[in-house]
Amino acid sequence: MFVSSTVFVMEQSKSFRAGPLNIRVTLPAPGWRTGAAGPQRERLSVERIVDTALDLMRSKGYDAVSMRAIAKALETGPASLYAHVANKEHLDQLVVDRIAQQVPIPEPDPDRWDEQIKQMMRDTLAAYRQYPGAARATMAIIPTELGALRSAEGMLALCKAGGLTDQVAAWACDLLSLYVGAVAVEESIWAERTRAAGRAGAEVDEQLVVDQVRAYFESLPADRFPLVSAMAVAMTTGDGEDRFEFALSVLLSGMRAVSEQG
Amino acid sequence: MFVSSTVFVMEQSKSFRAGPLNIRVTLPAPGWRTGAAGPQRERLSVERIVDTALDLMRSKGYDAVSMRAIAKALETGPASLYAHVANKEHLDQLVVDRIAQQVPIPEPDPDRWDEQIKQMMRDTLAAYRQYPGAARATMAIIPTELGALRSAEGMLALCKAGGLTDQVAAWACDLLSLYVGAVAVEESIWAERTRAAGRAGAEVDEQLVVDQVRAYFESLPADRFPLVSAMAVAMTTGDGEDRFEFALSVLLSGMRAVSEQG
DNA sequence: AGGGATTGACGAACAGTGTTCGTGAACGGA
DNA sequence: TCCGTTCACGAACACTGTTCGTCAATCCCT
Repeated sequence: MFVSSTVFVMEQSKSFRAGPLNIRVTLPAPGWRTGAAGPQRERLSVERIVDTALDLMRSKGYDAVSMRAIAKALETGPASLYAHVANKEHLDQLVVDRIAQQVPIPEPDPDRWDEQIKQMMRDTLAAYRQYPGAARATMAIIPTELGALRSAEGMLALCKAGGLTDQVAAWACDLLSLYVGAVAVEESIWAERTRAAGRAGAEVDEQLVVDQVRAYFESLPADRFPLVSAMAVAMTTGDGEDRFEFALSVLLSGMRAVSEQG
Repeated sequence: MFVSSTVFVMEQSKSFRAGPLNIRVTLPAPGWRTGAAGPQRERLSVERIVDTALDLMRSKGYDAVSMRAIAKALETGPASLYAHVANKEHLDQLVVDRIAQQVPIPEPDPDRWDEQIKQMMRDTLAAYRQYPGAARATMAIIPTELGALRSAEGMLALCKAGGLTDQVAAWACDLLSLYVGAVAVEESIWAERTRAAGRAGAEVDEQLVVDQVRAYFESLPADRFPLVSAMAVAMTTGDGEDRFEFALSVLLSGMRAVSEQG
């Protein structure tokens, strides 16, 4: 499935980095060699590169995905990749965009638009979780690629179904995607640590870490940190899911409130 | 000014990495050599290392802060740093914590607690902005160092002044610091790109980029992206400040709402 | 005061990283 | 059939974080 379409091409194929800020858009796939049998080795393409990057990421984590590792998996050298991808940053954006395409876009229902937005957020987080570390590339993206545009369009539709102002809807989409990206990044860093600790030997008991932190908070001197020590339990209660759901409630309540009060 | 205090020491100094997840706490400064005149070259210390890291970061950006660069600025080799700092990740945490110590903690006033929280968030963002890229290390921190604890304590105090539930207050602090960290990271990535573009020649006109993106959104096919193309103006309106203020309003309205409805 | 042990400093090296250059071969169009 | 474009790729460059082994300076103890 080709991502390319002349509609999305702002810059011409000769130069990946036309704009001063390197805002990149997917290139048209190399048009020639449409039919006929392939050569001995299957041709390299953006799709194949992104595919193997995703595979590696899913099985070995973000840090294992280097240009060399991708090239090796494709049985070639790292230099070959640069004919199809501008650089690693560009590849990361393509990877993220491909992931974004996985999340389903619901048909807006004015009666439960907020629940639908929450579900989209949950789905997005779930998609990121499949590829630990990919989210690190999300945060600096202006949605110009297909996947991000699709998400933005879906989110905007839900916001409008909820009767939000245009301005609130637009900024809220920004805020929501920034937040879900941040959560994914945070989780991926912890996952990476657990992975590293696992490689180094000792198993990691998550509950044990939580208990340790709680005990530490409680042990703090009450004269300097009265609240942290007193609220140690509240601060260490709940797993990632609980906190995520809490944040979703806060964000959606807030969006409604701000939209109403203008 | 020493950060160390036996209160904060969970692990003993012999090993930086005791816990399976490498949750590190500042070590007690080397106690020996309390008085007497120094040798020819001033002794290395955690403080001096963090100081030069901050200097480098402020003047040349995060990517310029490598162990080698820090060592060079201190007129020594990279290996010398590892006697005082476990690794780069640890150093990053110390740097972030030092930055966090710069933000002022207000005296809680129940009449304007929400405005006080907003101000703390603004101050935190401003502090991060001084050191582009430092925020990249924030996101995976459990507040166990002095600076982070101080912030958490201040935030909790303001939340309690606003009458929030313990649970809401605790989770909200988490959410708020995650968000402000995410904004700082996002900005730093853009700043890095601008920096890189500047190094490569062409000046970057921010307004021009915005105009370009807006034009691109408007040019999208209305049958596939009706909302994005129609709301192009709303989506590209407002600078970072406007969006940040919007997010603060959303977050605080949401916190109030969630706390009231239980 | 002298000797031994501790400990910070540090040069060199290792295993990686992203990226570029120049060569060589395969292919489509004329 | 030949030309010129286009992709593949080996080698190398300039980095990165980190570790090892050594050296000299310092403190403590006798």
